[in-house]
Amino acid sequence: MQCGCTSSVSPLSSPYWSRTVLFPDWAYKPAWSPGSRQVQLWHFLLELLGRGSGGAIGWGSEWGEFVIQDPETLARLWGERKGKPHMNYDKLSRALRYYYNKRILHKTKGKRFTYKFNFSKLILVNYPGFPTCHQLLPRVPLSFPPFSSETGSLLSRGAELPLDRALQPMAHPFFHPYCLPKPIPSARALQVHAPPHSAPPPPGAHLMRDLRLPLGATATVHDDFPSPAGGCPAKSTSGWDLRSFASGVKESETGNKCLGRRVDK
DNA sequence: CTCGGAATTA
DNA sequence: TAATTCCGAG
Repeated sequence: MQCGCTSSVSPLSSPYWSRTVLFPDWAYKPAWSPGSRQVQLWHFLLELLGRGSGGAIGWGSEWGEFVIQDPETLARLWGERKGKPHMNYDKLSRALRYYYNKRILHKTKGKRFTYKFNFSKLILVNYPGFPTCHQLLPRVPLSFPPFSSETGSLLSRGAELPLDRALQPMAHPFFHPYCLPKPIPSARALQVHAPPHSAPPPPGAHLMRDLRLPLGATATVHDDFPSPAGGCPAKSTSGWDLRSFASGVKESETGNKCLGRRVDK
């Protein structure tokens, strides 16, 4: 009706809507897809945050910021999930650090155990049908990846289930009250560079605004980041080849090593 | 604590 | 590819 779009096209080869925004490859992997074997750490964290689990982890004061209140417990939980009995915070944090370059996470300097999600990436990943085409998607796309549980029957070798990410609407960390929407960091960034060719503008930009979503999400790669990678892969004329980021981004930013700021303790 | 390199694993 | 493991350096 709304779109008449035969969504039965193909799982991985028909991200029309995705096409409009261009995410990196890794972003598409719904956690349990064939490509990615198991739950990814950030999925796990989001899950815990959404469930408001005990006191192992909780949201911070800023948008997307979270604090690991009990590192050891969190590590234990993560270890259980992954079947790694010897997991500890040291290792877990290493994994977290790998997210820096991938731009999934960010460290809140000066605050112990405090990190911050870079939602400008994740939002689009988890809410693909959200703000994109006003009428392209029916009305399902409001949920997370298969977080349900390891009942994981959802594996389904992913060959047949293109958009099965809609399972159960868990608590949406993104819409939480304590996540104060920032007053538009750099709005101009939204339209700085027009896509190369036939690239549609952020269709849901305004929509997102209404929904208090991270504004930069739609069209900005650099929402809060001071300076991207030392050698920004593709940001010249061809717009964003985020794909390049995902795999190409390596040890880039390394100029910011000014921590060691024990605040308390 | 936090940061990443390096080797290894699934 | 996404960690896991080990570890020296700051």
